[in-house]
Amino acid sequence: MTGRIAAFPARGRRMETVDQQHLAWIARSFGRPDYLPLQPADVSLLSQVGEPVSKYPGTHLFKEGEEATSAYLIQTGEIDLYRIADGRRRVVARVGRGAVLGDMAMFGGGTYISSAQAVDNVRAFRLHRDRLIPELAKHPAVCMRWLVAGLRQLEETQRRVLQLMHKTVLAQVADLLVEESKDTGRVQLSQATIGTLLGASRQTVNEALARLRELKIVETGYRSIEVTDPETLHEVAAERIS
Amino acid sequence: MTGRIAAFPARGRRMETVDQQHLAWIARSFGRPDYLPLQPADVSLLSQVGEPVSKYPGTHLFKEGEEATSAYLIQTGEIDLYRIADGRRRVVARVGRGAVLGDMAMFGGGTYISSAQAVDNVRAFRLHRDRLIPELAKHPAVCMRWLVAGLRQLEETQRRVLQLMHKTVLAQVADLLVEESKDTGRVQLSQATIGTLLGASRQTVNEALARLRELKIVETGYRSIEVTDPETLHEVAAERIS
DNA sequence: CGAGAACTGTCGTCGAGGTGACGATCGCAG
DNA sequence: CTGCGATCGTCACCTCGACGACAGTTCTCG
Repeated sequence: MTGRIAAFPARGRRMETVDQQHLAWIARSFGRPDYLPLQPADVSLLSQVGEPVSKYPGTHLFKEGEEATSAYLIQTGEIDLYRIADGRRRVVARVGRGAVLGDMAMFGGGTYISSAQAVDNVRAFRLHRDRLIPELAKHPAVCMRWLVAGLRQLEETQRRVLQLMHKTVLAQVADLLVEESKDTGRVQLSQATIGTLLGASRQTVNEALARLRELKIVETGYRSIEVTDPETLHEVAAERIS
Repeated sequence: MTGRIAAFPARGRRMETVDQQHLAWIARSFGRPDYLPLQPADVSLLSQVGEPVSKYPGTHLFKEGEEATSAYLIQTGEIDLYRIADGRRRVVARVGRGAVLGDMAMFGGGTYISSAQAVDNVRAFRLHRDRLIPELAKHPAVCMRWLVAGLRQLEETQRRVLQLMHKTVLAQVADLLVEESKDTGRVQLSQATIGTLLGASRQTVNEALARLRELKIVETGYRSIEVTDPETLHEVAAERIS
């Protein structure tokens, strides 16, 4: 069910430039893994038009204004997508596994409209414009996957618009905590980072956390927030409690 | 096998259910018309999985929470995409020609996550989920067009996020005026409408317009704003003047 | 283990913008 | 012409959150 190139041994003339594990990653990562599984042939297409890249925290996949020659499919790690406006860094979105970056600029044929910087150790797959586009037309499954990945990001961003317009920072912080603590019950981010993610100041985030602490919903520490009462946190995120 | 277009006369057995003009519209409307032209076969595919619909101002294409059975391609007119939160209407986006609506929900298989209401007289093309999806996989060009349409909307929405986070209402109003007045030099919207589009109150919009009037950049009237100094308006939108 | 960097916690101040209110205008239907 | 609903122009009031400042805490690395 994963992209097993081994299933096509007869066609594997030469050793892949990309190892199997990478291909399996791609198959799992792209858009919604549960939706419309990629066929081995599709995966191998991807392997031919790009190559895996690794990035250390703080390094860039691409920067605003550069010629858009590639798009990236994120396999692991998180990326900040940001732009510089009045000499200031504005985080547009933080994205993770399964997201596709730089595709807008790539299809449009211009330059990247935002910068992409690794937050974690990031593994990604770089897809070259010139090699990709002709192939894409021949592999509808890949194209549909891509489409779904894009639509997800759109949905995410629309939710963000609503939040920004009408929710208080307290609710936004609560919402972020709900999202980020889902698995571990803990969030490992500095308050300043949370601030930039939400477009709020560090101080205000601190204040919101103080409020949540007061309500016995979270406990805060150095670069770490422990969620002790997810139920109530939900309520706060929905602004039914303040 | 209905809806063959004139380019395929030999195979055109019987009269179209969808007239030619509609097909031409589709070809022009979908995503970026200048990019990756649709082939006649692709257009005819679209004609087979959907049908044209017309909507009067104020009527809905679909509503939040309804089962997502179709997506819509807008041919002419403008649509407000909105959601209801705390009993209040929140406009997520206003979209026009070439936009595709309801696709997220359709691919995801759930219910629509927002409502779509016609602002103008709207002509759109309704595409049925069940008939579309199997076909889509066979027509990569259509799929890529769709992809491009989605990415455009994503870009638009990301710009909106930046505006909301860091721009003053004055700059946002200026920006909207720049966009909307491009062709005619005039904007025919009530101040209240501008308010909901920007997520601001009517009063604040009025105040911003008063400021612009004071700067001799616009003249305001009943449901109408005349831009007299587009140059300076640009400057204000970029927050270089306030 | 010690110093500097990064982070947290908390003030006071200030501007932007939401809300409610009210009168003045405009445009349309009768 | 007249009345009514929609729209505009402006007020006073108040809340939210940005910003600067600074002390205290935790990490990290030589």
